[in-house]
Amino acid sequence: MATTQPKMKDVAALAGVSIKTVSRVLNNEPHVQHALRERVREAVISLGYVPSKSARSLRSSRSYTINMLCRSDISNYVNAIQFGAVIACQQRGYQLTISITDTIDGKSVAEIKDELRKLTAHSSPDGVILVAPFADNPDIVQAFDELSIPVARIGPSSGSDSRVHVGINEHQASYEVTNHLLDLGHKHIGFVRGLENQAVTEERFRGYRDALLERGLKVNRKYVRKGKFDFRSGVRAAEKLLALDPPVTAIFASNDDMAAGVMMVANRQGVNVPRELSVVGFDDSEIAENMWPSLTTVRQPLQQLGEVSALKLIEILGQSAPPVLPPTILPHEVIIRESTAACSNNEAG
Amino acid sequence: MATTQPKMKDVAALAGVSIKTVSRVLNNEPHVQHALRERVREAVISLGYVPSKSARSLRSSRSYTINMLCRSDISNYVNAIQFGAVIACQQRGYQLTISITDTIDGKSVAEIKDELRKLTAHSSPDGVILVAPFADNPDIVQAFDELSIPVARIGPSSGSDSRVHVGINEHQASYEVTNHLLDLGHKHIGFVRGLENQAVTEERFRGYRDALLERGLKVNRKYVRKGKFDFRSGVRAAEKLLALDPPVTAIFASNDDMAAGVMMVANRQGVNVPRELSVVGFDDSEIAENMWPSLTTVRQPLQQLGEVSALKLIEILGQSAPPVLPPTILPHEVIIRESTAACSNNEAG
DNA sequence: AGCCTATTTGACACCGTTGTCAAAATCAGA
DNA sequence: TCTGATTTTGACAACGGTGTCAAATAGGCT
Repeated sequence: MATTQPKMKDVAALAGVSIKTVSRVLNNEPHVQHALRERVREAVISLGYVPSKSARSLRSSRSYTINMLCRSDISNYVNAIQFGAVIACQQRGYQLTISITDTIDGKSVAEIKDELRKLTAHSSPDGVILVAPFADNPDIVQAFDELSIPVARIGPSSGSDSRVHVGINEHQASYEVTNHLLDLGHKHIGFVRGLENQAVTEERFRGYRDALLERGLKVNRKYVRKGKFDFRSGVRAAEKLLALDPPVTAIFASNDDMAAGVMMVANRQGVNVPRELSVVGFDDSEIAENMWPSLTTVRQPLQQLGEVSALKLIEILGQSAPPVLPPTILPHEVIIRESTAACSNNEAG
Repeated sequence: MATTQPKMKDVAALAGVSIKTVSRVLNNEPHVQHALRERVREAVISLGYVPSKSARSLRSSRSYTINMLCRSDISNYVNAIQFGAVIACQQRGYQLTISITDTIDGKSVAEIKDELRKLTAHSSPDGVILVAPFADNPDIVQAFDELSIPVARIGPSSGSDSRVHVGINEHQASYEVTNHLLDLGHKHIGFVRGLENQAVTEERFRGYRDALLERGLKVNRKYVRKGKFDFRSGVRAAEKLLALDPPVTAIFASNDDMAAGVMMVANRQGVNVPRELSVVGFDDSEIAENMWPSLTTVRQPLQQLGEVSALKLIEILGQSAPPVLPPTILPHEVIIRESTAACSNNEAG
């Protein structure tokens, strides 16, 4: 029962070769004859051998670990991505570790470097996955670059070019869901922006604006409210937007949490959704389907974003000089549910 | 710039001692004079030395890694716990890795052992944190025991005794929130159960039942519906409960997601919450505050549960023969929001 | 001071892999 | 068959710490 774990030495003995040959086979290195290769593989399986992670990383100075850097405000968004990343890592023999920090904003690159070094000291990751709001911070990307740790960013493209970059076409998605509202006859469409330090905020707004302009509609500044991506700011924005004259007949909140806030205000004020007010969100987080009425929104393939970013990262980690891969854009989807309907208020507008 | 990371040798040289002494200081071992200890500490700081994880684990066969085993259906519940665990690990120089599996149910202990060995092969954790539904599965606990990996369980106590066990008093919490409804004058209180393979399901039901019995009320079998802890099953349960005659005046769903489903049905059927129907949930997940009307529920200190379980686990990992610690029960809190009000239907009942 | 014991310190082997490099085996061409 | 180039294989050091054990030092007693 308490048989000690087999080592490479044991595999070598069973296959009748040197441990170096076993090592070659396990790492898919060339210069091993086919027959030997097979013999080694059989020995590995029959012993149930698993290489020692620590020995391997000690010698090769690779930890087979990827770190995901998060803020303490865990959200559905981050969790779904994390989930995908874990799956990918599990497949490839990597492990994903999570680090949490809230003390990075506004520091210099040198300070950030120092902080990151401490944070990642214990996992000493081979690569790092950044999500919002870190993915938008060029200083962080630069800091990791100076630490020569390859970075995968998830989110819209920004100035900084990380080795791996995965996202959706935020502008196009926003443009499409705005067109959905326009197609329903809405002309007075309110918009709730997200946090101003994140690139998605502007991207989504631009999609909204461009859709309006294309139909010859102007962007009414009163219809655009600031928000913080949370329920509460959705509530505040909705209170303002529903008090306008002429009233908006639709509200596009740049994420689902804020849309939930909008919906709450509508329900409380007795404004019927979707008969009197159409509401759309963005993200298709769990709450979208679980609110009443259910929310029309844009689905990002969050899990896939995490999966792809981890896979690409692992791919380049294998190379001696990690290249900068071209960005990967994954498909989004407009999910139409109960919260949108034809505009009943048929004034000429 | 590209100065290589300092090693223990460098610290030793700077402090004018042997590397073994440095090792002793870093591991808080006895038998080092105070003056030397200080000199070494200074050298460590001035060089910014961080010990190599892999070298350390190779020699000491400890990975300083804790693994959290999850199912693929990520929930707020698990995420909040994970968050707490990460914080604790970060503090203590451990790292948390996540493993995901859905293929454990219904297997034999031997098969589970094999599966777990593969899952944890890459992180080779020193300890494991189990949450629902794994925490309730004695076979899994036994499997880890046979692999001699200490386990921390989060959730209600069950037959299996893991080394660490952290939870809240589910029965008491459920009893209290039921009493809140009873105090408001409700006599016809519906109950929505959770998944039947989880211990919390019965615990929460018992709290409901005991509160009713204590007031001389019977548990009406028609008032108790099965559920699956998800929105949809809350919807189905509410549809049945609201169609009863005499109607229930309150519904206690065993978690917030199901309560959200109940609320949705009430809203759709034009049943005013809380005037005509009081609703309570359990967990105080994010959705509780973000639904309309906001939900009265029971708050579990989820983050703290994760934190405490990780800390206790790390504590016993340091010992040569990990003991079985007594269970830790953390305080819960009934959070009263807008979804509950005095029963208006003042029939004799 | 001299002896014995307890404490502090360091030399060295070792953990299980991978990198280096040389030896052995194979192959091609004369 | 022999020589030189190429491929395959293995011996051995090295990665950076910790465990073991012996040496050095300090302390207590006669």
